[in-house]
Amino acid sequence: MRQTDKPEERGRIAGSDKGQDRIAQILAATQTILIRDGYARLSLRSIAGECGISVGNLNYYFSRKSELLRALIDAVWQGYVEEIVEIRRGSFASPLAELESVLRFIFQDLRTRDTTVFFPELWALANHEDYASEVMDRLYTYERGVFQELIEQVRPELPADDIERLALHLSASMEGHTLFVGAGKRFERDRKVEDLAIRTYLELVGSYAPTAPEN
Amino acid sequence: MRQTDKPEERGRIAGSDKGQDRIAQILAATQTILIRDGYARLSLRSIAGECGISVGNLNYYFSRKSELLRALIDAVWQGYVEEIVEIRRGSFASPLAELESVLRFIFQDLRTRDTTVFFPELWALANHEDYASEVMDRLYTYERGVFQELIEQVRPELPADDIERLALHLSASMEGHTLFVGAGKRFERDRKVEDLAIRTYLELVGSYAPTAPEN
DNA sequence: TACACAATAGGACACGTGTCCTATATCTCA
DNA sequence: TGAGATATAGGACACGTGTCCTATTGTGTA
Repeated sequence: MRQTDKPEERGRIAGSDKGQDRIAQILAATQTILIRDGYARLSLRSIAGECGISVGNLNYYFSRKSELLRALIDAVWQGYVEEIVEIRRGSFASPLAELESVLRFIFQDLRTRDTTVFFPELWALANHEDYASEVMDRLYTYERGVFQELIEQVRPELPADDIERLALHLSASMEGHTLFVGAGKRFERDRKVEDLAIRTYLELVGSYAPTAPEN
Repeated sequence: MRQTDKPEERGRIAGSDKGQDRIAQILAATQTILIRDGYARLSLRSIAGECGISVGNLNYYFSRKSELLRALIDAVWQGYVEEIVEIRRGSFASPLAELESVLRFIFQDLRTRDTTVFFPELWALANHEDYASEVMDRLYTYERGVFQELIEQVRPELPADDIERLALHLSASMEGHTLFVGAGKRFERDRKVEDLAIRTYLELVGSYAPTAPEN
């Protein structure tokens, strides 16, 4: 809790090879504890314990806890983006089919324990920590970008405004399901919720009419 | 941090009048700090300070921090339910109109700073604290109950299963929007997202077909 | 006016926290 | 092999935490 006058945030010195492995191990351990015990119980000592190293050594790699947290969030965000890129590398019958695949991947992802627990933690953090807020922004901006691209292929005639709003709605709506169908949640087993949601999204994208309430 | 062998949770003795006011004041202060500074910075000392009382006095009303948190969550949940009941006391042209009113209220509510910040905090807490999880369950079960009731009035022919799933989808989808249109969020000012969402929900309720993908 | 009880303050206690410092051990490469 | 960089352990430090205890003040009633 010691307050330093200059929180210089001197980044970890990533001495190659062994050092890189340690860093990866530390990040993994941090994520494990965060998911298992929650942010309140995430301490440098618990992380060091999980890794089987000393607090001093941990401090060698991350001189600030905030730095470690930052690195973790970055790593998670990168992994997420890479997975979506991977999905989209496949071939699809139509843009709508590709959209469905991405949506199904996200649904499947938010069912995993990691995502179910980690993301709400991130959402809460984002309300009080600037860095978490920035990463969240970047993450969902990217996700919306993917949606926008695909929606535009399905409905090239739609104004950009409407496409953006549709993408935002899909993103927001999907994320909300984390709280109900995520790992350990009440509706975890009910796969029909997913079907209902995705069918609704696809129909919305296919039939959305900009201004008039009826089409 | 002292670990007691018997965390007896001896409830606060609500000596009437003055005591009740204090309790209300303490809960309000707790909520203020939770929303302003986040759960990580929510300490008994900060709460006592916000109230202008001593830690000893705070301890007189809530002998455990968990007890205080529990009381706060209960109070918030009660307030939320009362507001929905209040909304529904009005008169409506149709069940669909009533549903729209409830949906609009929830959207308006999740735009307030209190809800925008408090709920993600609750979601994160629910993954690690049993009591938060229970209250969340009760809260959303109630919300879904309202939705189910209204959906059934609109579509009496639908099987109960489908009605439940529709209600769940509405609930989940709405909550997700908190992260994007809530107070201080990027799309706070874009009211058209709300219109798009609610229009989609109402059309879904009006035209949902149980099994066949096309109707 | 006394008396019981509610309300309050203040401090002690044991412990957990992030950060820092210093001394070794281990590795890498000239 | 030896020198210099990297990696590691262990402990000290100052401080924040929840909980508990005791003494004092306020308040309403017999």
